[in-house]
Amino acid sequence: MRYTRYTRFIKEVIVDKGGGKSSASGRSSAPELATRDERKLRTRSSLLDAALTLMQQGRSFTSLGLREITREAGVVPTSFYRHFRDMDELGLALVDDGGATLRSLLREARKESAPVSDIIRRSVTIYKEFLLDRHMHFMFIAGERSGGSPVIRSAIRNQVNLFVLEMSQDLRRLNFLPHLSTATLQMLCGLVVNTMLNAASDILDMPPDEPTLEQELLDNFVKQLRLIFLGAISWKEPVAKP
Amino acid sequence: MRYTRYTRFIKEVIVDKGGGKSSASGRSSAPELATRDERKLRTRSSLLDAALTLMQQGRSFTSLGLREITREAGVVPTSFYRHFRDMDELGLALVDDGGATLRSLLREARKESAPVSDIIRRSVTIYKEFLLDRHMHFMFIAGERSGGSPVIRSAIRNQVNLFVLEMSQDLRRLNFLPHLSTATLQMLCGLVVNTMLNAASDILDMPPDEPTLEQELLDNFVKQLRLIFLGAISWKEPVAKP
DNA sequence: AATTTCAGTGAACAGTTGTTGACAAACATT
DNA sequence: AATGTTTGTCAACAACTGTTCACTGAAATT
Repeated sequence: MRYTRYTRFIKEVIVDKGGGKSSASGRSSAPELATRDERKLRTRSSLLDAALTLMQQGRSFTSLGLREITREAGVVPTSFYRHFRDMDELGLALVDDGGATLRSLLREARKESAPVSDIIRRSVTIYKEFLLDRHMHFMFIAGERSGGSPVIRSAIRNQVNLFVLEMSQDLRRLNFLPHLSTATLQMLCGLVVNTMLNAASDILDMPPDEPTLEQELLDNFVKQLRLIFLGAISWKEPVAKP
Repeated sequence: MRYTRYTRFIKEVIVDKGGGKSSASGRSSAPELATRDERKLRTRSSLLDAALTLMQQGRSFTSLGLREITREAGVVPTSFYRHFRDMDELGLALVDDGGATLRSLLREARKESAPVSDIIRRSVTIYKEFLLDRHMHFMFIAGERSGGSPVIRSAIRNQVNLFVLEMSQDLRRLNFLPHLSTATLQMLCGLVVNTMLNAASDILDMPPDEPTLEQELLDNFVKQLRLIFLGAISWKEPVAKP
């Protein structure tokens, strides 16, 4: 048992064993999965993808069944247990992926080195692209944020809080709104993130190919953010009683 | 068939038939359900209550089953169909109830004839009382708002939009923030309502009897609203190009 | 008083669910 | 080359699901 863990660690360190075990079929046409761990990871992520795909079809995660997922993933139900103890554990994996997506959004936003004019509109554009690109993760996060099982709900809440914290630290580092206290800055970021996620729900629920409706939603989103930041600018910290 | 509908209508007009059909048991101890329609309504609402009760125990509506609900309500599964075609229809009934709750919240808020000082804090207090009083409706609305089945999701969206509209009309009538255009006022109300519902999720998810945490959440909620209204005050409508 | 209407019951159905244990074959380790 | 490890499969299970049909008894109508 301990040996196994050790060898897995080795696997992760040695990147390429130099494979090429002579197989009959050609290398390029049939992709020939190399190591065992790789294959395990592959079916694992096909399970995760199956869950997301089903949710994309309108189902909510909480209503998904184990068998349903394995069916969609193209494996036999019992295979599920080789990867997750139960549905909750799969859900938590999805939460982690969603958190990673959020974090990468933040990384992308950091590149945008602040030319202060119309920064909101441009951030929203970035956000929308992200939204459409990883719409399934956002649907999951925004959808189960206050709907799903308690375990998953609180896991999502943690990830979102982390995101809020990181965002507020970013703003501080950029010396954005320097007159705000740390607590107020975090409150602001919480408000912004909630608004973001609500907008995500709205945008992702849209019937496809309705450009005017989409534009309306986006404009509304931008207006809301403008109003929030306008409030942040004229915010006065209450003075502590002497 | 038409007769039936007619007699039902009569039932609703004639308030008291003068009942007192001589029954063995006393009037006060055993409540003796009077008319048939009343009894039907009673089990109907016991089905609705059963759904809400189960959700209170951490389940999400989408994951509830028909049998589960009838079991909780204390009737046999087949009785369900006397009241609802399927779970979606029951869900829609819950949405209606939730909408009524929202509307009554608005009615309550109207009584508070604006002494502008600290109006936000007092509104939040009203809101919190409402939240705790009808916590199950709010859990349902806030939870399934972007989680549940598409039918229910869009029904909730309608109710919430209606609420937003009504709220914006109220503000206009009170001559509150008269420099805002109607569209902006609605945008503002949408933002406020989203913030309200997010706060509802947070507050209702709290572990019970943690007064300091509760106070933190409420303070944060108040701060967010303050910031929003601060933004609304200093909002300048863009001038249309001449 | 006779008749109709109907909310709630009971038994039964076909289908699906989560979970178990034994097994095969590809892989990894010795 | 021999041995152990492990991913995925198969068959089977008890439990539960939504839905059907015929039925009962009391309330409502005639």
